[in-house]
Amino acid sequence: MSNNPVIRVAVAVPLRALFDYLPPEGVNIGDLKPGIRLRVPFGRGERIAVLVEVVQQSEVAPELLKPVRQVLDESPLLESSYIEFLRWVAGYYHHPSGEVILSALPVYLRKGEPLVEKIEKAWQLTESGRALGPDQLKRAPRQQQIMQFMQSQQDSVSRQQLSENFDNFQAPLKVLVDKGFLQQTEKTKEQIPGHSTSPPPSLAVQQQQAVNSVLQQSGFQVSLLYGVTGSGKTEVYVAIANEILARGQQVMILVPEIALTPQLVSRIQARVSELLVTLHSGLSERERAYAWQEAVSGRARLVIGTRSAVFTPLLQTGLIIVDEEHDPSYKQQEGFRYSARDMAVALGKEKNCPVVLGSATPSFESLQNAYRRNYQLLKMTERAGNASLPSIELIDIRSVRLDGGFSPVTRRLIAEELEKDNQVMAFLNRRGYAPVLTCHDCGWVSQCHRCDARMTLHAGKNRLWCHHCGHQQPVPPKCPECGQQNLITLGQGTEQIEAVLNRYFPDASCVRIDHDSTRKKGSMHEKLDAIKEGKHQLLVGTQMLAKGHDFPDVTLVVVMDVDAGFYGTDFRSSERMSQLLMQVAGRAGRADKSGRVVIQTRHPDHPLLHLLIQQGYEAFSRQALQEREQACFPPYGFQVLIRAEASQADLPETFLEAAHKLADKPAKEAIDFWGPVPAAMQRKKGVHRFHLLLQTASRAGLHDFLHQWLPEIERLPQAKKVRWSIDIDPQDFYS
DNA sequence: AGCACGCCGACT
DNA sequence: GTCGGCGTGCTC
Repeated sequence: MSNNPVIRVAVAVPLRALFDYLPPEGVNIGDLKPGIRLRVPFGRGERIAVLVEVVQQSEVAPELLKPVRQVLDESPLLESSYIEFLRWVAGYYHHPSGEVILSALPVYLRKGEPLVEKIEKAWQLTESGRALGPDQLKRAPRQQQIMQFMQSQQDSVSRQQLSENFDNFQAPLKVLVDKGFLQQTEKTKEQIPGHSTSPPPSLAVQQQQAVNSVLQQSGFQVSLLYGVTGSGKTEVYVAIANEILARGQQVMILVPEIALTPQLVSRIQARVSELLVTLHSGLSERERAYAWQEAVSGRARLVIGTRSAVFTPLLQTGLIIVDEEHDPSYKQQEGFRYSARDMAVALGKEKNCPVVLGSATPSFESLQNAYRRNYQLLKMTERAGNASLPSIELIDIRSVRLDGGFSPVTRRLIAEELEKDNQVMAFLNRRGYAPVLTCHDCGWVSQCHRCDARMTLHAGKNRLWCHHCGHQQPVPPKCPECGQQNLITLGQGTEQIEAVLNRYFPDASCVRIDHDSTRKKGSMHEKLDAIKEGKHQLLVGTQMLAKGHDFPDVTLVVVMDVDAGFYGTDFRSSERMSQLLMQVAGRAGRADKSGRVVIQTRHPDHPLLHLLIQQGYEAFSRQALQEREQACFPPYGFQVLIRAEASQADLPETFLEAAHKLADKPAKEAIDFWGPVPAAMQRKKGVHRFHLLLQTASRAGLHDFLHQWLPEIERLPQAKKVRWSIDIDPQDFYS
């Protein structure tokens, strides 16, 4: 126990504690403000810490306290109130608060680097470069031109400026640097404000109503913008954002993956005239830090970013928009398993500002909040230009002989559409040629030796490939078990669908869009452009095809296999599949061409599937929510998943059993414990995995229990022998 | 998570 | 005889 004031800091370690330090030599403790970074001795090494608070006395014995080594910032990077918010987040997810607090800083700053002032590579004249006469370098005209340009400039010259004035400047530039006439330097990157040129488009009645409904409210209010594909959600976002910007506040827009939504960014940029930054994984560490600083300082007024951007501590948060709020990528699936959508709502509450969740297929959680009037439901049912939503039909493939995955009816429909010069899209969420290779004689299957899964046959590469651990091997020429040359494939992947379509329709051009066919940078764009230019009549793809891109000339969408997704293992399977179906369907047809979606299924009489198709997503969601309520599944109950894994088969189960036993009696009455049960894929990458699921009707009771239980689990001797983690509000039971 | 200490197998 | 395997203990 120390009676002098000490500094309490957060360090990015997986320990549920903050750490106390003495002020550095010669520094007055009162001058140290929460939110600054410090370099502190930690264990045998050194860590970067964030000052959380100054406390009057420490629980730690004074002789154990060490002084801070270095103060890294003059002014705080995080406000005290924001640090408190992060501590609340850490408590909610039962994740070590040090890691959560540090996660609000970009990696570059987390490493203790100074704030980024200059960001762009640039070149400037050296002394000998300045002295260079105009007639020199006559035998190298390209170099001469560049030198003359450099000498005409006041300041250093960036790559951007060079590329505006010269083609292929790289080689001569390098020579000039080598000759000592130029040297590399850095300059501040010019920030380009949005370039709103055209007047805002006039909004449709429903769009304007949605905008008004959000803006009428003051303070915290969550609005669920439920707008069908093509209803113009982006224009609604922009209109609301512009009003908030005009009020002098900042706007945060979260998107699932920037790589998949470049159009969204450019469309917003074209309609906003204030400084905008993007935060996504394509940036370098320094670029990211720079964008972060612009946002935190308030210079950038609008921030568009992926999941982690939700923890950007904007100076004046006035609006938070979550686009495609149902998208599973908002949930981090490892380490600190937060939901950026849920944290956006929590942040809106903290900042007392409106939150807009937008989707054509909202998550059932959000819909239920809207039905219960916790959220304001804003529906947009009209598509721009009077386009109608495509009709959806089921094709019964029970007792039908499929050829390459297609029923005869499906084939006929495709042929008819091709005759009319329309495009057809075949959708199958399984890449590769076939999900299993098997021996017709002895029954050998292409089992992965590290996972409880079959290796997928990739015909193009002629390899077997496990999609779960990445293991690859050549396709065996004969059965590894019995030696017979009677290996056959079962089922289809997109590669096979492409081959089958080429066989059926040799005169049509077929293009495949999946992870394998678009691996090369830019090839996705090339393919999408070629499709829009009408160079292909047949498109085959996985969910990559379903997200974000419109194909106005596609009039028929074939969903090859809905059953695996719809009747999958976890209670969210049908929600996910219905969202995907709606997204895929939304790709087809536009104003002048109506679209048609056909779904091949072996369960054509399933009531939920019928409801979805005949009455739409909302009716489906209401029915599915009722079923969830009966089972007490989320959003009617709250779940926590404890995962454990180890290479030794029995350890995860033993650990979870011990953890279960630790739970005290009252908790066991209020909380349902399911398990330990083997994970959906019990062995993955050679590691054995078990789950223990907790479910309860009361979130408050659950959190209280966890706060008491988790430290006890941590102390279990078995806990050290397994890798275990806690997942609050788990989304995916498979991974 | 790191990082070091610590006690048992195949190598210069 | 050592280099190094990863078990386990600790971090104000």
